[in-house]
Amino acid sequence: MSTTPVLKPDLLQGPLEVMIFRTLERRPSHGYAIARAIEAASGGELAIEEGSLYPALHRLEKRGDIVGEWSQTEQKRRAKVYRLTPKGRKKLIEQTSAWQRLVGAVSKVIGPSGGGDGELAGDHA
Amino acid sequence: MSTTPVLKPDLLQGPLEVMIFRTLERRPSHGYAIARAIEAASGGELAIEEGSLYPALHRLEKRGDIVGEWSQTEQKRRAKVYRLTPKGRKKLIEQTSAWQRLVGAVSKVIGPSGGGDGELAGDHA
DNA sequence: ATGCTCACCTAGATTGTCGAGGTATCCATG
DNA sequence: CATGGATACCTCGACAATCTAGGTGAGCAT
Repeated sequence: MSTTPVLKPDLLQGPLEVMIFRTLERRPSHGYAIARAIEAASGGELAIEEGSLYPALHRLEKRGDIVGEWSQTEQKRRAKVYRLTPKGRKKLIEQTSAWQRLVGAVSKVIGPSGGGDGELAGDHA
Repeated sequence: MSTTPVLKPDLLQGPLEVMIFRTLERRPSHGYAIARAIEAASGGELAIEEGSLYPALHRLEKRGDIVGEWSQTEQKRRAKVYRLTPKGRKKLIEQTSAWQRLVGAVSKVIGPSGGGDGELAGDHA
């Protein structure tokens, strides 16, 4: 473990996937609901574009990280409900940690003076 | 409230630029030195690829955020030393805050504790 | 029936990273 | 002197992911 030297998967393969994973971990949902959930959870700071969301969903499904099933909403509209597969659950953990590592690394570079959170131990370099 | 509605610049236009800005704010440097500085500042967690760095530098120079001047290193090798312009300084501030806003928003979505545990009970929307 | 929200989808343009290759200089080593 | 490593720059082509901007259609209220 901890063989991981550097982190550099495109310098980010997008936090969108992590947020989708996390949202689906809480509860299986259809695309539209995922978008609203993320927007709400972020306190209205994030806007999820459908043109990014649906391709991402299809991508993840093709990879086997999530599975979708056609179903119906309470309002009787058809909707494709996605849920996490075991594989996706693993990805959630991996990508969450990758994201946090990235954030930590970037924070070190742009300096502790930013933001006001995250930096716990005084860094010594 | 603040007019700032949502944040959605590609959901990330790359922290690379911010890190370059921040590095140059500390001291004007040439490309190679910037890469090493970022790698060092991140504690060796980030690897800056030249294929990303140089295009980024040219991009930023063309935008007027930085200016480069051919010069010489102590070891007598030619090097193009870049420094921040006033415009770039402004961008540094803007992008730093955008990055931190994004990080904050994503954190809210994936949860404060990140990956590993989850609180399932007790919450009902 | 008109229009709004829900709920899905895609194509095309754009952007940015990465991998891999190339040039050239300085210096230490053999 | 030749070789090779580190410094220092550059560019091209492939690839991935987003956004814009369109489109379909069903349910519900007016």
